[in-house]
Amino acid sequence: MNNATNYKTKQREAIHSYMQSLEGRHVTVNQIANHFDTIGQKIGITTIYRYLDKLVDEGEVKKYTVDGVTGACFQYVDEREYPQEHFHFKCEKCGKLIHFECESLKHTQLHLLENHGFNLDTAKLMFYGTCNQCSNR
Amino acid sequence: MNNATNYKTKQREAIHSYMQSLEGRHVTVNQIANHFDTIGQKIGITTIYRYLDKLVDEGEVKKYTVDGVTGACFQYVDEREYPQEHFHFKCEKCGKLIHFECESLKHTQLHLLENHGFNLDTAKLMFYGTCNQCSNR
DNA sequence: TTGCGTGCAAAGGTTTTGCATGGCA
DNA sequence: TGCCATGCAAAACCTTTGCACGCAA
Repeated sequence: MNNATNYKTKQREAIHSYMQSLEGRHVTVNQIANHFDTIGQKIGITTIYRYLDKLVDEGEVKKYTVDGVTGACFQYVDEREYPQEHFHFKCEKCGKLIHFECESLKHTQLHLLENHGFNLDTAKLMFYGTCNQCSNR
Repeated sequence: MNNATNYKTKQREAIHSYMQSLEGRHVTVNQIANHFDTIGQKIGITTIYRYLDKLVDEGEVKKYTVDGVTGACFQYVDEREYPQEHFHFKCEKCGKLIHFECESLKHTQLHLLENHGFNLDTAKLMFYGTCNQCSNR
């Protein structure tokens, strides 16, 4: 859907580097803009939106909403660290993104295809809920 | 947080009845307003927002966001009338939203809890992919 | 009659779009 | 030089708020 172009610009490098530096924490577009404002590096909000959308399309960034947070949240996810097919679970309480393997889930995926005719796109699959630690609190 | 008042008005009865009639499907505020517009019954958007918020506070309605849908989604949840959970599948080609029952998926849900410690929030769960009809085209 | 509910209008946010300019390749 | 990227301004939305009026109890 987006162009396949990939120009390297100062803005893109800065945003990309910043997202990586967050180590899994999510941020809103506003927070990103504020960050660069604070360090005296102006990046237009439009640019942030457009580049983030691009990264989401390419699978390098995840986009979702969090209760109580205004605006969409973006989170850098380096899938190269997880070469095997895996699934994502997002804890709604602590915000942590958990990557996990699950054979049972792969069977379910096959089941959906064979019994329901659904060809699943696992890249977009995101489980929401409460993680172990938060449940025990 | 909200007042504990509970006046019975025509608008509230209409919205409540409409939400119930959806049998678990979710709608946006816009869709609700359009529905009542269509049948010639005008209900102010403000009223819809405020009453829905009230129902969410009281636990009778679930509110969440869905990728690709602009605005929040609201879903009536009457556990007595609809004891069985169902899941949502969104076809990325034709855009259709499919509701389906799946015992296998419920086992998977249990598996996630027992083996991974994930307490799944199925209301937010959305499967993306290609539906049967689109696959056969 | 009292006080909550309603809905218009306006405000406050977020996100998108048009377009001229800037900058990478 | 040829495009793509950028960012300002404005538009398009979604959601909330203020306020006067309507209406349930």
